[in-house]
Amino acid sequence: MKNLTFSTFLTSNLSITPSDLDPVLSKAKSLEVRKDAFLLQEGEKCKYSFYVEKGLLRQYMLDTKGKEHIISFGPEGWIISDRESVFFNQPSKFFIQALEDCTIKLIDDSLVRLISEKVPSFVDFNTRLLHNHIRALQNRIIQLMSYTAEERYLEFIALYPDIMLRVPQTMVASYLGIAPESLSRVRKDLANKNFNKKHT
Amino acid sequence: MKNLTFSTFLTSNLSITPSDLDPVLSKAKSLEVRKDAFLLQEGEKCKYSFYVEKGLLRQYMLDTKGKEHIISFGPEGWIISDRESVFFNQPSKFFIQALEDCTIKLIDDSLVRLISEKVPSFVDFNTRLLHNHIRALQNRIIQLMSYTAEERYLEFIALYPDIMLRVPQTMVASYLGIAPESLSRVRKDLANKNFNKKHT
DNA sequence: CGCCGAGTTGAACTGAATCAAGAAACGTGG
DNA sequence: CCACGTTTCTTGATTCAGTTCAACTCGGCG
Repeated sequence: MKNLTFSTFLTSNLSITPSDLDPVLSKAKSLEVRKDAFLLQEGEKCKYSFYVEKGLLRQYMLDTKGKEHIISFGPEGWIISDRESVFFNQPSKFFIQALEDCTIKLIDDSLVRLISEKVPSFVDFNTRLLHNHIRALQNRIIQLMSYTAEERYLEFIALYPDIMLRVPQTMVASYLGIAPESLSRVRKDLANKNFNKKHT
Repeated sequence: MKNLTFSTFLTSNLSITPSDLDPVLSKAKSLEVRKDAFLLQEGEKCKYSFYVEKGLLRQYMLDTKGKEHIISFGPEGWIISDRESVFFNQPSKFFIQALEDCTIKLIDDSLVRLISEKVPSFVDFNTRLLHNHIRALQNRIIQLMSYTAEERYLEFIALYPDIMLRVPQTMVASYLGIAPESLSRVRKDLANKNFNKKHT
């Protein structure tokens, strides 16, 4: 299983060497959590952004009927957070849960300030991360509004190539906004299409 | 019709007086556009955020079948932008169009820098705007994933109380992600429910 | 007056949800 | 290493929310 340390993540995006950065990062809080553990629950205030070094997170919400809707997955190298809750210091609508044993770096304002002192360009990098987040949300909206279940599934595989292999299909269905049975049928149809393509 | 100047917008959110701010804002580019004019078209790079002083904008995209999907409306006091396109300097997937005659302030990096020099807290305010945007996108996703057409319509009225009165119903339907006929039926059902409530 | 776009209504259709049952895969303990 | 129970996945039948297509109404406006 991959392991993308926070240090590698930063040094490959900023012009700083690991040896310069690591003294600062040693002060960053880390977390080892087991599968199924919660990093955030509905109603709590989200205090951190979670950088996933190892493992896999999911962020999801419950609707009024108690149904789960997965907002995003966070495999290695991704940051998961409820930025709304962090920034406005409000109770979160989301759960963030480990789907595998995870190693997580906790990012908060004090860490951001610490890194920024050492590497001024981190301020800009942080803004870039924020815009990446906006881009991801915007794409999600476009897909929900204008794609069929099958198209969304294909986009999903492109975005998260390995997640189908790491989580139960039910969860992918929940991300796509369709019933598990529907995802099963979508996959069956795609398999048939491919078979026909190869044998005509 | 309302008229929320950019100056008022800033002075009521930052601790600065209009007389201190206005010399700086006089350098901000303004735009008067007529109904139906485009401020951005698909494929163009979005160079500005658009602050609506007067009038009404819509941001929408076309899907592969040529169908319009309205991402957001921008009435007085709102900012409309494709931040993805601006920040990453990429061609936009969206159109931004005036639905009424509009007065628009153009916000770009140079203006942000200019204001920030005069009012340092504008940097933070700008970050707040970014997080407001994230919040709006997140709510949109939640609604698309877990709300019925009727629930989305009710949320829409709460968010944009007067827009139903200012645009053709077709556009509201497009924002909600439903067919115009469906919105008509949703409204009919709601009217019936209210009638029954009042007369039992 | 007559036209035209917007909205409504009805009827048939469709993609996906739901409900139900069975098959396959999985891990845990004996 | 197998047996068992649990979870996950598949498949079929039915239902349902919302779409599509078509006809009709209404209000404004040249």
